[in-house]
Amino acid sequence: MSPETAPLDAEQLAAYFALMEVSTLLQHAVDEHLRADGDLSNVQFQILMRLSGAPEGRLRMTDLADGVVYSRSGLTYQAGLLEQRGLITRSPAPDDERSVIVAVTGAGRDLIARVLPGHIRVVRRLLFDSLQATDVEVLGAVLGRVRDHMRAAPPRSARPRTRRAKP
Amino acid sequence: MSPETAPLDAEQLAAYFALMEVSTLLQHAVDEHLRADGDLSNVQFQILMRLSGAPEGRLRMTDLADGVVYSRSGLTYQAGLLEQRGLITRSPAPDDERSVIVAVTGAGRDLIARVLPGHIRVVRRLLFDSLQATDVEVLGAVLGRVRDHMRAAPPRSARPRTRRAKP
DNA sequence: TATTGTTATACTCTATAACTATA
DNA sequence: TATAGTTATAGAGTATAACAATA
Repeated sequence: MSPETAPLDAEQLAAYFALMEVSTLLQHAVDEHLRADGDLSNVQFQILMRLSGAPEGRLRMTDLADGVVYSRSGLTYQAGLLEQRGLITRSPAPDDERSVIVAVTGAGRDLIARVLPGHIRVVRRLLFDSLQATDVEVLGAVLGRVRDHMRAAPPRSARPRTRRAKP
Repeated sequence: MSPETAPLDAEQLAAYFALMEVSTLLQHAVDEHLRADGDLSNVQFQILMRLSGAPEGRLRMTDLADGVVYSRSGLTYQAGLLEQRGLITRSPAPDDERSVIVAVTGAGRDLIARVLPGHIRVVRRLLFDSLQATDVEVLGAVLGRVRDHMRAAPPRSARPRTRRAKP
């Protein structure tokens, strides 16, 4: 058995399981709140948040897709929903006619403002109520390192260029 | 602004974002591997793993559902898929005719054995390669505390009784 | 040719409610 | 009545591939 595939030791397993369980439960609770309080999916919330934080509240579709991980078509779908509700607008980019600029509207910002307090309440109750300041620091530092490492890693083992065609 | 909804401080935000980002990327990578290597969804993998760890490889549907969070019907769906592939069996419980006992088959254990090394490789590469032993310990301890706190918390603010009907 | 984005489509998953049966 | 599980069904979300337009 190569060291790469040797079983994880007890500490590692505990950390792995705890991480997955905590994030799953937290995600679930957050999703539920966003849906109930603002009729938003998590992705939609993330899109609005990213736009809110961007200069002038605007980003290209591609930049959004890079951040939100999902496929282009998935982003188009979600953006379509947000646009229908008047929470964002889409318009062609002036400098590159292929690109589309997405912008938050006032209504979008209002919705975020309305939803954010409850969102924070959920996160605080589930994640931070059981942690001391030093725990939070350590958690952020360790997970920050992991994240940086993940992002630096090659973007997944080179996705298959094309799906093998069925002739 | 009540202290409950006061914005999260910088340390908290960093920890929260890092947690969600790390878990999302890890989950994504794991899902991809499980699908490619064993044609398993994450839920299916979890079901098989739980059964593998249970005495005699058997559990009731309800016990499985409690662990895997999802709704009863969702579990029935996933169990149906696993049963079709011969990875589990379902049979009525002898002591309580209402219950169904789910059991891993040999094929199920074989599949787990085949998939696990790659699973470990993914987790190790993404999560543990950037961490020292002490980091792992701390991470497990802190997140373990959070998990225990989450589980102790009241089961979400009383679910809405019925969906408002559209007449 | 490569990039940006949309559309069409098919599929997976999840949840709700209604239902059966057993306790 | 309450519990265990299934089924029917409907909806949300995602991905793939084909497509159009621009660089």
